[in-house]
Amino acid sequence: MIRDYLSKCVAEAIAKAQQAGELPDFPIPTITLEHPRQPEMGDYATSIAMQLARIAKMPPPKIAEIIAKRLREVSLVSLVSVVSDTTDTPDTSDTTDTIDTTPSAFTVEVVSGFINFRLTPAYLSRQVDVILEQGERWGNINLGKGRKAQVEHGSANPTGYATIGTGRNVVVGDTLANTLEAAGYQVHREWYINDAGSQVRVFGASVYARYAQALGMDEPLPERGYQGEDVQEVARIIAEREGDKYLHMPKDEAVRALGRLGIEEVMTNIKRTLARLNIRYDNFFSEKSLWTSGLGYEMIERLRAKGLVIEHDGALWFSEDGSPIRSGQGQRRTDEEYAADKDESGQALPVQAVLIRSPKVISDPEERPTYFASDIPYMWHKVMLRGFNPAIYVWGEDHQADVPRLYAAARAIGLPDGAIRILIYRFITLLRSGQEVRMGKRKGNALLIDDVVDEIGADAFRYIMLSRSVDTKFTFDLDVLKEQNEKNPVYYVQYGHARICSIERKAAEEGWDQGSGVGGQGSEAISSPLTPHPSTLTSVELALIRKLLQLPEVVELVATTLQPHHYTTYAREVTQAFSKFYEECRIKGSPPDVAHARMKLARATRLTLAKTLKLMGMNAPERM
RNA sequence: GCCCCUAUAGCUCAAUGGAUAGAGCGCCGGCCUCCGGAGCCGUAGAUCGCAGUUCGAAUCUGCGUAGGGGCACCA
Repeated sequence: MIRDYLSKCVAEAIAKAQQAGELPDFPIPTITLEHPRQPEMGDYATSIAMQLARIAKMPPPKIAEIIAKRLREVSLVSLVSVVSDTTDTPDTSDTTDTIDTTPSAFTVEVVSGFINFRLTPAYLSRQVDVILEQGERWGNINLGKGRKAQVEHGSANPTGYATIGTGRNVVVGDTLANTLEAAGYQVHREWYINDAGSQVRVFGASVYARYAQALGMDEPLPERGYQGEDVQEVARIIAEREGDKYLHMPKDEAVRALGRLGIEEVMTNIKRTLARLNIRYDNFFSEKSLWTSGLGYEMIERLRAKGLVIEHDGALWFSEDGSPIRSGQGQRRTDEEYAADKDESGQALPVQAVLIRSPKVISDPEERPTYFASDIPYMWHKVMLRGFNPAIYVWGEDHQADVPRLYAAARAIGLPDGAIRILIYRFITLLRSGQEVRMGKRKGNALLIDDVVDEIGADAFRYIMLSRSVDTKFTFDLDVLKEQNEKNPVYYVQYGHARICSIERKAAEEGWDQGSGVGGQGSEAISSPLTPHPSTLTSVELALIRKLLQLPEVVELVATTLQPHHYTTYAREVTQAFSKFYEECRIKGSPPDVAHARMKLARATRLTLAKTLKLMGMNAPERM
């Protein structure tokens, strides 16, 4: 990336200036480059001179001048390795600040303490060919250097079909997985099946009741059972397939067996739903297996050996610093009771211990102790046994309280720092007819992903789920979305892609672009240079190229911040830049060399849009 | 009581501590003899409040205000 290259150049320039005694000795900080808001300030800028003013005891403009001067030597030496050969004359202006960095990829300018870099038209025009050469690899970076990363997402309780609540989880998780792949990681996608615990037992009993009902028996749904139609459907499917054999065995055994079968059926349905959203997994990990394999008990012993396990009333607790639990802890309390939770001096007591195992919550030794207890062997399994680093968790905000516990447990069992990374996303609010849709899986009134995808389509669904920062709780109005179907920004981007495809088809049919290979597989196009001299490129064309070149930066941004909404912003910006190009720069009817160059730019745009859409898990249609 | 998240234009949302805070929708006004008008151009319109840190704050800190979530022997 040119940005990283510039950053390195600045660091080298500072080092050289220090060697020459022009700047005092100090450790060189990380040089960050930004895109100035004002295009007249160039393509990249660094405020490093301002940051160094204090430590160097010099005024920022002076520091900037020194760096800029040394930058010339640095870039003269190493630009050749980054930029392919060129004989283009650099774009120089007459200001005394401007430094000619022949062979020039950029010019440097010092403005009130900022060091501004401007990519030259020559460099920009060459990049179109670079994009075309990279093809589908365009946008990929090597942040991961082949390391193994995991994204665990979805992971809803297998007690019903996939609801809209899970929708944001899977779309964000899948997009992050796509991103890490593009960023050079070996990515593993996993769904964690909570197939142990009391909800699963309730689910099994619910399936049993519905199964018996489907076979004409008068079996009531258990107290607090799952009332949804999905459970009825699952029970019906099982009854049709398996007959009534589960009515002829002890009920306990039947409930257990039907629970297992029910989970299988539910997961089959969920997988089908996810396939509609273009989401696949490498593995579905069973929570229960952590306990049947014995790993869970090993972990508890590991913690116990460190003195971090406390026994109290026959239950086991994890306490990060070994401090004892207090009376009342582990019970649901009111606001007032929390407020009253103070020590002798009136200081509020932190909640320190987390329940691992209790005879009250579980009587069956084959089942897992508590939800939190499973998390400990699970992260060990991810990081230490399977070597994922980072292991990323995509969790809804209802799990936020577990975040510090999980990190504490990770430290306690000795996972490397930063090996697990937890992303918390906010829940969305749904409106239908102006009313908030309240959702509960157990009550069966949850809106299913399938229903919404039926209404608005998979691409729009993914786009909406990705369009906001995961920290933002947003409102998803189904009626508006349906009404404004064609105004959804997703169609703007896809339309842009389809329009470029159309141009390419037409160009091939009508022969506007002789010899460029447009419409064919185009290997000649790659080898043929962008004929017009860079100075003939219009500002609109240059702006489009600049925007295209940001794709690797956006991939890096998403990979490091785990915030996939940046893609939607970027996709719109690229489309917008292309639309302006399309309005102002005619291809058909232009002189052959200009038409040729513009066709290449259009195709580079298509590659960029297609890649961005692919990263978002969306289709890039050739026709709409 | 404590913890986490949020507060930006009429609405929904952007903005790696930088220079003049951007889009979409909505409003108002323009643009096709021409490669796809699901488009383009233009007008109007905003950082919740008060302090602080910094050369520089929507962004960081503190105190408020408002909303959401959590602090279960539920998952």
